[in-house]
Amino acid sequence: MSPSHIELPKDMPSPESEGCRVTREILDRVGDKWSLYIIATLANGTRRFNELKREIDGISQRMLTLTLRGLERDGLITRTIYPTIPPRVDYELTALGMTLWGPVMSLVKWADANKLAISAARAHFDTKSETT
Amino acid sequence: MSPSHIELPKDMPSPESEGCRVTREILDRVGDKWSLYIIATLANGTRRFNELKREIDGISQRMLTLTLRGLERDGLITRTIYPTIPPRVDYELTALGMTLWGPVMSLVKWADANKLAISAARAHFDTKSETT
DNA sequence: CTGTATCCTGACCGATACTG
DNA sequence: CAGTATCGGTCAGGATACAG
Repeated sequence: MSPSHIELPKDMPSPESEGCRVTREILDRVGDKWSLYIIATLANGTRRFNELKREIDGISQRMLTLTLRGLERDGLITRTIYPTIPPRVDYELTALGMTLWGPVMSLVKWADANKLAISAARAHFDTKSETT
Repeated sequence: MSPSHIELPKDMPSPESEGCRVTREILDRVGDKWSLYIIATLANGTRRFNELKREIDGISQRMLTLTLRGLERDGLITRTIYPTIPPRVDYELTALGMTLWGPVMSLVKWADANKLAISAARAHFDTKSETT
């Protein structure tokens, strides 16, 4: 059962290579602590700053701001300011942001489908290592 | 164009919730600095420790060891020791590890397909912010 | 060859206080 | 309401030296 038939992406030979940088940064974004939760929440519709803060349990104001800025910079969400008093800011997924949700979901589904196998593998590994 | 029809995974309500922990940890693994490169390399076939070190540009011995251990613990790769002199250790993707490659590839392909759009979005964002 | 152990730096990130 | 500024603890991870 050799896996050598699996095709590799042409732009993923080396973490330091220029062609791979953007790909690397995307994965960093998806892999970071909060981006996915923000995207997941916005997938349900437009949210205001404090709505996101309330719905995403445990996120600090600072990290919410920073993560939102990163997502906005990458063109994944839009930030709409209403110059009212008090101010109101709406965050919304862009078309690009919505297309990201598909691939992410396939990964999440994989994780969900295999979490028992992984937990079992970990338990087995940790048991074996009980020779300290 | 409301995205409210997008379906959310049931186990992703909150980063702190118990049911989400494993999913979170999977994403952490995929998102970390080196796991994907190791999986990508092993997708081409079995490799020895130093082969991996050579093929994955920039990885330190320490991080290679640590990442391999993590992947092994999660049941994604196997570690086969040949007690020869000098010692030889082969790393190989498990069946589980190979199934991970599909979802990961869809994410990598998304990143690849959209990297121009993202780079453009960043350039635009950074230009707008030139008011410091 | 395949690791482990130690030190060390910088980044991440939470808490808190302050602003328009 | 929606942020920004600052401080400080924790920790990932690189460099280096050493071991089996």
